[in-house]
Amino acid sequence: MAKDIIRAVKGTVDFYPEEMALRVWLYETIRRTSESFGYQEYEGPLLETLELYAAKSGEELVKKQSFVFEDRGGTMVALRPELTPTLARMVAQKQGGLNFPLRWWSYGPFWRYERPQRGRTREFFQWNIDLIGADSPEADAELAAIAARFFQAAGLQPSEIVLFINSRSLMDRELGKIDVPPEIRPEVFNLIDRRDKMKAEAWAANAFELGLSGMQFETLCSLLEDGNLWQTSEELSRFFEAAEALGVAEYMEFAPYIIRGLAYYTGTVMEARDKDQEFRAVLGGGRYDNLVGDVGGDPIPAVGFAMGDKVIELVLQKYGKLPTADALLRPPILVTVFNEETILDSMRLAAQLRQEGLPVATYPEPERLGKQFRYADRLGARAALVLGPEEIQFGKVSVKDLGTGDQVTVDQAQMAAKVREILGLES
RNA sequence: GCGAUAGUAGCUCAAUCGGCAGAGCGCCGCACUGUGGAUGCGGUGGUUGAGGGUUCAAGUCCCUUCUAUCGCCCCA
Repeated sequence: MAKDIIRAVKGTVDFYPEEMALRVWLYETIRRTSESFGYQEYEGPLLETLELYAAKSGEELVKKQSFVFEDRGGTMVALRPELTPTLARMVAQKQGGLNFPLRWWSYGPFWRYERPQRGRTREFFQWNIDLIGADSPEADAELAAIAARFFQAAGLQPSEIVLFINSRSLMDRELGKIDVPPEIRPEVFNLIDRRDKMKAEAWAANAFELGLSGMQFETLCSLLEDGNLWQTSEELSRFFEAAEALGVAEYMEFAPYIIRGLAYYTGTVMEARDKDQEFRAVLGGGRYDNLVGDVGGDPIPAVGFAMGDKVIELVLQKYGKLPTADALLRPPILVTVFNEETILDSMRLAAQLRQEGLPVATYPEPERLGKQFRYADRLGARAALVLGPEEIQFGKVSVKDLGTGDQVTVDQAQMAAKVREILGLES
């Protein structure tokens, strides 16, 4: 590797054309899914004041995992580590002038100052989608259905990805029933969330340190194994009925041990994982009814989720659902340049084809035709045109189908139709 | 922020105990100066991530550092 190339910033990502094609594909799939449910695209600033995040984001996120700096005017700003506080701010700012319920989605870059690992970089893209101003279980189910329909649109089957569903209010009630004091419930939630990551003994020891009795602990364990617990909850019963009606219930599974780390979730929580849980969560979200109030607006119920670009790509790759760059790139057709005398003729011909709506590149200088054809081939071009002295003399042009190798010489008036035929387009 | 493993040509990798840095693919050229892919032949390929140390001798051993990967932490 060349030694004198200045390195990219750690954890950032280069999008070469192949990767960019994939990013655009992901964006398009997200956009189509979001719009099919009637959601509108929006975007916030990439920089926010640190104060905004101090309002509600986790301590760890703001203090340790954000790119923070002082601007020239002395304001502490952060490269946004998440979008939800921005969304809450935007809603609070225009609260009186918005048409609730809002259905908004966004896809853009975020930054977290973390240790890069598989499925995690410091700069990444994230899909955020939220329904603001409704607090029904049916609204929650709509968000879950959007996630499921996205998986479907990306080609993932229910046998390959699962959307786990739980309710913090249900779990809160259950903890109340066994007299777990409200003060320690956030810590118990945190413990539940970490169950899969810890050894059983260590997990139990942790539970007793929090002050759970032996009986409370046992009840908690059986709760977490109870796949039918949702039936005792009216909201979750309605949620799953709605999911059924939305036609995507097969992607969902009740999971009492899913809590999500984020402190601001208040009701339903959801988390998608690949079926054998090889990777970290693909997406996470839930109901957060206090957030807009926390940034100074009137309290308003909301539900939403966020999905990063890295883990979904790993999952799609694992199941062979990631489109290849070949399938996504849209190469131009190539007009070759025969020699110095004819280069302007080639450029005029290319201009004419562009007027016809075709994507066209000319070779930028005279060069052996073999080299120009090889270039076209490597571009993935489907057709190449040759305009040599013989063609020019008779007002013709040679059109070669690079897939079949067939070449015909036609009047220039017919060339666009011929190219369309090769590309398989309607004339 | 903590612990561990790795880094050799554009890519994938090899190099015995510390003893001449190699192969395949790719790339370039020629066969084939009005035509890509296939084939054959020839060629280009490196400060062994970087810096320092030990040694007659370092890709190999030691230290530092960077990057990637795995785990911890965290996951909005």
